[in-house]
Amino acid sequence: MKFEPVTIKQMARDLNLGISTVSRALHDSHEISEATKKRVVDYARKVNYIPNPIALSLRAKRNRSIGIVISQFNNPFCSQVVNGMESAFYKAGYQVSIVQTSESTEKEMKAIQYLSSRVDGLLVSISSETKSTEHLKDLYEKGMPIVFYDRICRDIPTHMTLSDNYRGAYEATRHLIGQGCRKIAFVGGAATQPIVQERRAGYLSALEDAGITVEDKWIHFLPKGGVHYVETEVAMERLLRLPRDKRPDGLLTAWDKVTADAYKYLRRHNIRMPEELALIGFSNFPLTDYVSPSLSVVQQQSEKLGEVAAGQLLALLQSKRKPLKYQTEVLMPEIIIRESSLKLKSKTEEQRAVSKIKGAKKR
Amino acid sequence: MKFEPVTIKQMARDLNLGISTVSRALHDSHEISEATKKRVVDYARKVNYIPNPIALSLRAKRNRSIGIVISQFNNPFCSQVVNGMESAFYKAGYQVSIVQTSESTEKEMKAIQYLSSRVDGLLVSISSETKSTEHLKDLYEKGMPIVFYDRICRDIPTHMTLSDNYRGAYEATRHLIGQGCRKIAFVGGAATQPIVQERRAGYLSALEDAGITVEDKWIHFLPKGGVHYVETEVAMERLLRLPRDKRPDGLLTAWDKVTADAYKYLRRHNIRMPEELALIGFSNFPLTDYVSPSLSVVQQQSEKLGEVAAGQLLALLQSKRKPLKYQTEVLMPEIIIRESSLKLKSKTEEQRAVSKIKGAKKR
DNA sequence: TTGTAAGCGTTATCAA
DNA sequence: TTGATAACGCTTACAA
Repeated sequence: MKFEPVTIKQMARDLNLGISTVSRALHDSHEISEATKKRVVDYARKVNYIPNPIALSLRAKRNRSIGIVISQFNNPFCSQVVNGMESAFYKAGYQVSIVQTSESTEKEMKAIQYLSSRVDGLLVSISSETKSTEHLKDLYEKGMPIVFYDRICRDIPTHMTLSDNYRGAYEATRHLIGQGCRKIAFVGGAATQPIVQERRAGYLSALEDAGITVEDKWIHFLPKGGVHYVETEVAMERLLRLPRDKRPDGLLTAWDKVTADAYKYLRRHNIRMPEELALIGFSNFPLTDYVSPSLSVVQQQSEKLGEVAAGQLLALLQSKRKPLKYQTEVLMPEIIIRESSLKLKSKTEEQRAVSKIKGAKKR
Repeated sequence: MKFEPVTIKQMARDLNLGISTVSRALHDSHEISEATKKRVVDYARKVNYIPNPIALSLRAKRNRSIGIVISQFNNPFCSQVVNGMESAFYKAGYQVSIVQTSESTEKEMKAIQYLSSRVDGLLVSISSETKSTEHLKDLYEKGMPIVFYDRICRDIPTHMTLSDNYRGAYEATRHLIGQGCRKIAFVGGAATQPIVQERRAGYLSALEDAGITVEDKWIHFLPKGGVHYVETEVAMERLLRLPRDKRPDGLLTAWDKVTADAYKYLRRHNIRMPEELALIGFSNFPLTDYVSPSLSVVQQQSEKLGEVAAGQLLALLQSKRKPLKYQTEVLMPEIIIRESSLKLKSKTEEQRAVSKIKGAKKR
């Protein structure tokens, strides 16, 4: 089965007109008589003529569309981001074409190659597996407007929008400390991910500032980034099997899926939150406020992030040449404290808990 | 800023070769000397030549890519479906380009026009606002392989894959009846949606078969399909303000977002489930098993649905002409009973509850 | 007012 | 073994 659309050439033959006459009539050119115009337009409607966008693109070297490279489609954070982008571009009259990399470098390269020349610009979030960014660098050097969002790429000088992962993790950890936790664990996604590293850095700083010494065994990364439940399960088992004095009383999960899976694990094994383990995690999942115990989260401004990144790309699309200065927009995630990490009721209790730690830095 | 890729023509000039020589060398043609081949290939690699997919498409009238038209990106059911499709097409060597219609007919038409000629086939789920399907019908008649999934279009004879919405709603309603509910309400998405209508039909049949007379006031549709919380809120308020003897004791929600919002409403207003109102709803949201009370759902086989639809489209792409017979694949959703609708502990209790209704049909 | 032809980047046919 | 040329569908400068 193959698509065989009506072309201008075909219509010209049918109507006994020149190709350019038909083209101009369809564009309502003033140099075509009303009679011919009507004849052409009516006929075009009758046969349901659709201009071939491929041919238009080839000629105009302009597509009026942009591409979004997304890691995991099936991830609320990602889809919220895309929603923000979509609405911004829709307003600007651009079509949006989305491709998924599923965290695979190979898919990412294919996707980018696929989109090159098909779109006027690219919004990219690097897949976690990706090491080299030569494919993107080269495209960028040839003038393709690219904006990075969320998982940025420092090698390529361009606009980017991301969350303040460091501070999100820092504040979440501080909150756990404030709740009296002293043995705070960290379960991230893939160790290779810069954003996971930043989150770990925030976590470490918060502990350091509070004068808490970190145990290596409290920190876990997940080889495949936590796509499957079993990865988180293994990490949780390792944490909870530590000897009593090392066993964590607080946990920061640094990846949406990992947060959900850690929560599931704790519920399945009847480990009470926050009494046995206080949990807070990065998450943009819906319904986290209705699970029981309700889940404390570091929630990114996902739609906003999408909108801001979209604005940056639109700016690149409109500017004649590469800008001299690039912006990096950083959005602060929201720390939402709920039952899963709330041990102490009052602020004063909290202050007392923190002040008990010796060697804590003042902020 | 504009993308200016390296072309064959440019390379030909640079290397002092003919255009076709370069093209053939890149395709490893036997009629090109090894020396020239190497020269060309090396140079192409050096300048990072990427063949222009637009030009290839225009020439070959073949894109090795398919388009997915999706209603709401930010909907777990949809993203799960797309995941299923994506992996199927990836295996078959197709690129997948996804566009979102946000339930708007205008966007849908633009999206389809955008994809026409850019892709070799289309997987379409009609947006809820859409009345006329002329734009699709015409495309299909010109030979574009189209497969409908989830929200199908009966006017166009082609393959389709969908859930058994009727039976899903029927069984869910039967379950509520089995739990002793007699005043069972129904909150759907948009009334115009065929799949919502089917769900209502299943709901009605189950009540009828049980000999229960339905009140009109128990049935609500949401003008915008329930995209915003407030729509569900209004419907819930209407239901719960009914006089005591008419006030429902059971509720079937027939749309993922509506289910989540109805649940939120009940929790926010401290209405106990299942005691005051037993809730079961269509939903593919994650975490429904961990909310409290845990949420009973009619869960569609979303990934499977995507895979099956993808298989159908691949079949169309491979066949020479329009097939004489079209398949309609129907997948049974899973009814998952959890706390929000579970009033009776044992099967026998349940049987007793049902047999109390007089005039109930035997099944 | 209408038609012819060139060109966008590519491949395929034909000729050299 | 290589190169010129036509064609894919469209727009546009130029010619009629």
